[in-house]
Amino acid sequence: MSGYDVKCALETIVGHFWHESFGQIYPILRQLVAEGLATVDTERAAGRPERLVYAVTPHGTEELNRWLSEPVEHHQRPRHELLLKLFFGASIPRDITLGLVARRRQEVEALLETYGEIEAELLHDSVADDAARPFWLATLRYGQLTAQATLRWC
Amino acid sequence: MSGYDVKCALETIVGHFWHESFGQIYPILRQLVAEGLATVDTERAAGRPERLVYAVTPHGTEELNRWLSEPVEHHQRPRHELLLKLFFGASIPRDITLGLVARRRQEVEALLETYGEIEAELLHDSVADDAARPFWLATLRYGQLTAQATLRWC
DNA sequence: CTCGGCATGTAAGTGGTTACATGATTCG
DNA sequence: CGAATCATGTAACCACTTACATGCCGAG
Repeated sequence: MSGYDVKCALETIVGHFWHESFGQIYPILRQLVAEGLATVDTERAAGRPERLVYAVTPHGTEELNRWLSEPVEHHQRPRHELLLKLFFGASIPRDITLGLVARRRQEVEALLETYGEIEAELLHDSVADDAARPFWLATLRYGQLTAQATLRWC
Repeated sequence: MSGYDVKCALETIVGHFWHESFGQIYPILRQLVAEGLATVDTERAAGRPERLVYAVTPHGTEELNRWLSEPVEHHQRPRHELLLKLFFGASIPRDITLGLVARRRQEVEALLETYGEIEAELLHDSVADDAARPFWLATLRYGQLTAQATLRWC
């Protein structure tokens, strides 16, 4: 993939649980090549800009699988703004606090809807290879369950 | 409170949904004074270190309440390492992926237990003033519901 | 001819952590 | 005596975002 492709893939496929900016992607791709974890190839096609297409090396695959097997370390430090505001809910008018929660409810309802669309795609299409599909569905299920819990909480 | 007190309060009371380091707290307290949102007072008690005790001004309270009323803007950019690893679960041995999930289950089970203890404290003690208690319980309930959802997902 | 998509990159800045420096006191 | 707690602060560093610079192409 090119760096641009990586960004698109990130946004469309794993966008609900991961993100990365160009400022991160481009320097890191270069670094991966320097470390022998990937190779680059310049692609020139008529009628489109030049692309730097990266491919993972065997060593890169090895390192990736090693990382995938490692226990999850970097738990995101908690910063839940809505809960913080709610914690001090006693000092502002009731209807404003209720408004904050109502807004969140709307957001999560919309989220659940898009999750439904993603589910339909995953189930009916032959998008992913069959080996990966159950895992993709598992990440989706996580989103659905926690979103439903948030909804009940609202 | 002193900066030290703020850190302790953060950790013990809202630690499950917010954090702040000393490197943030001390400079910001000073800044608050410069902006007229707080005042400082040096407290010297025999047999203990000098403390800088901060107090919020009327203007500070006003600003706080304004912020509390504002809609939540800064959603944490998603970075869910477990889901990302699971997404690529097809490329590593099954038992390793299952181990990652089992580990998460244990963590969340422990979390639910501590939530239970916090609930008991909130219900039986006269810890908080009565006006704040329902809001504190609401933040707790959020943690409990999403933790239970995560558990079911595991 | 402009806008949006494709494509790469960097520089400046931000937001935050970590580690360290300092020092008093209390408790085992 | 050493360790833990109370207490304040800073400097170095890191991870990351934002905004910008550049340019090509096709569609409207």
